[in-house]
Amino acid sequence: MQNKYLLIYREIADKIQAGTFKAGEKLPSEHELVQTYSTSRETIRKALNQLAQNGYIQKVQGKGSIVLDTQKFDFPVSGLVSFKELADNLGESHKTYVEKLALIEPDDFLQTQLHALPQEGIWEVHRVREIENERIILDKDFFKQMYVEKLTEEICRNSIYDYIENELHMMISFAKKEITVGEPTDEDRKYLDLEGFSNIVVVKNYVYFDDASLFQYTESRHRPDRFKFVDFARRSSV
Amino acid sequence: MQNKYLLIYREIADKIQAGTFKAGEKLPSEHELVQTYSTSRETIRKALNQLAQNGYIQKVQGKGSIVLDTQKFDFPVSGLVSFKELADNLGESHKTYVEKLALIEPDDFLQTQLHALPQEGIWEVHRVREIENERIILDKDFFKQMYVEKLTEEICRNSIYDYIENELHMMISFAKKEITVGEPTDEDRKYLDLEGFSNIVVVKNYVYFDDASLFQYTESRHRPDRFKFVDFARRSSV
DNA sequence: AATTATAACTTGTATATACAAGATAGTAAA
DNA sequence: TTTACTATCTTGTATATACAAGTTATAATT
Repeated sequence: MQNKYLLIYREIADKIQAGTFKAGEKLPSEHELVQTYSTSRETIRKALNQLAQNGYIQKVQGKGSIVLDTQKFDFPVSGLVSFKELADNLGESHKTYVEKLALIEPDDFLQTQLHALPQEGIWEVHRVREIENERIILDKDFFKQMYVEKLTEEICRNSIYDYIENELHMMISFAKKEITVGEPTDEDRKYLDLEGFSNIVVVKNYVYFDDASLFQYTESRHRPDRFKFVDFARRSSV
Repeated sequence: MQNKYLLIYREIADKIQAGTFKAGEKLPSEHELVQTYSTSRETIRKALNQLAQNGYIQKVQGKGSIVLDTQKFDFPVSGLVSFKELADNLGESHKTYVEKLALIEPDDFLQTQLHALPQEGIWEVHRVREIENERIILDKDFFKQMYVEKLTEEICRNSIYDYIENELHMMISFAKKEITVGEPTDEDRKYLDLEGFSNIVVVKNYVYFDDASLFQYTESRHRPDRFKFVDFARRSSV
């Protein structure tokens, strides 16, 4: 209940998704919004810039803010969303199987990926994601133990992000994502229902904390037919 | 470009990429930057927010702005970049073959995708992208004629974006992107060096102008082994 | 009727001030 | 020594003002 501009952002975003503000129409002008929310123009502008950033509106100088068609965002994978948040959002039935949970010492590959020392403790978690009775995603997560002391199977079966943010009170902030297509490994064939697919989509994730320290490396391996990635991109202004 | 905050953004971004500001170190404080550029704090903050948005720095309240490791961005596909810009950037040898250039009337699929009328003129362009002597990308572009009156093979062989922005002076603003994996069509097999690959990466692009009008629909079909997508994502703040 | 000028909107940029809140180092008290 | 406080850094939020610049409709002129 403190951030004025985030509250306004949320309220307008909700109204757009609810259809109160329809795609193609214009939002009230900044001046009008200033009066509606009895705040300053800069605060309104902060909220509107967030909306533009996230693809809700398009601002046009001299004209106004045009509401974009957000209905097409059928699969909001863009950004940083955990599997649980995503599956909950889609309302699909899903299950998670924890296939591995171990405290290991990193090999060369992990040492470079995680900026870790040879003797440092690393949590390795393998999880299979089942959607509508098909095992279609294999998530291989590596966490530095210095950030997450203790991990249980119970935590892994739910959301590790949830645990970190709500129990450990650390803020996950940003990630670098890399999508490629490769050949399935024996591990993929063992854990996933590949059904003859000869390719696998590999999403590598480097997750950072609020203070820019690298915290997690994840490899998410998807059966190609069930993979979809949606992104909203603005052409860089410079 | 007279924009003070964009100039400051560019200058700091350049210094980060040149290594003047190194990854892990902190930028000068906002107060110091105010004095360096003899401007106001809000202007500095606008520049810093752009840097944060584009993955150059991470701001931490009470501490400062930490420079992130941008060297790892080996393939800056994130955002909205044309094939020509990308290939030039990577310094790889590349060629474009225009396989089709026609003014058509849209079928049902295109009418919905482009919000077009049945009798409306649509430019259809098929281009094959060759990198290092391998035909690995098939781009199928559809433009509304009401925006682009005339297209020539010469223009298509170079960059259509270039033509639109520099000749027609229209600003391309944002795009929605969708990445999936599918089976190759006969067309893919005909035009691309598939070398036995049984999957194809399909990138669908919806490109919008500055004024939020939908301008182009593109389907970019990639041979899976040569496909790579890199993204920088911030966890949404709300 | 067609063109031009003007006034009134709109958003964009730049500046200044005030206070809130997180981080940190040094000092004083236990 | 340890703990607690305080002063002083840092960035975050909110406000006000001024002017620039793009858009649009209306009025005035040709």
